[in-house]
Order: sequence, then structure tokens, then C-alpha cells
Amino acid sequence: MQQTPDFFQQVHTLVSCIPPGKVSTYGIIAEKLSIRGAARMVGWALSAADLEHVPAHRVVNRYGALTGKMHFLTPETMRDMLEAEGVTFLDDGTVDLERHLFGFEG
DNA sequence: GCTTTGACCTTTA
DNA sequence: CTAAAGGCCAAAG
Repeated sequence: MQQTPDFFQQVHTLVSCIPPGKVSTYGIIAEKLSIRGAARMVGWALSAADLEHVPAHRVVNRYGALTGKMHFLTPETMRDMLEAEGVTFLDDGTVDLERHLFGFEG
């Protein structure tokens, strides 16, 4: 746990704390950063972050939809990444938050 | 130094 | 109940 004053590093750290096969939401991450309604900056931080240094593919929106899939190499990269991790998807193309929703409990 | 945009969420009408 | 607008904070132009 590093207390980096940089907003990026904070988001990167939390996202990096997400175990494989699990997914988190922007709201939870934002709430963890003491900024409940500022979930936008979380996604913005990930966009500015390097996908190779931060597992941004494990971060989804409140509905489990892959909102940032277009920021990856290809729109299907994010889906492929999560599937490779063992994450299951619903018929709507959203992640099964009921099974893989991670609330940073550990 | 001000304006616009951003991988969203919450609340009010 | 559904729909719409506001808000959050920061970075780039």
C-alpha cells in the first residue's frame, strides 16, 4: 500500500489490487478514493494509464458493461481478457457481477 | 488562466 | 415507475 498523492497511482493501485477472475466498478473504486460521485475521474485515470501496467480490463461500470472496451487494442480485447481470466458474461454482453463483483473486501 | 472533455454515478422531476 | 439533468475532480488545448 503506497500512499501516492497522485490520483493516477491511487486508481492504479486499487485496480491492481483486483484479483484475476474478478471485476470491480468505477463507483466502488471512486468511493474507495473518498470520491463517491466522481467515478468519471476513475475511468479517465485508466484511460491515461497504461493498460499494460494496470489491469483496466477488470474495471467495468455499474451495470457490468464494458464501457472502456474501445480504449483497448480492439473492442473485443477487453471481453477476451476477462474471459481468459475466467470471468463469465451474461447474454446482454455484460459481466456477471453476481459472481465476479469485487468490492475490495480483502 | 479559462474552457472543454472524460472508460460514470446520484438525485430530482 | 421512467426520464433527464447535475455533479464530481482533474488534465489537456
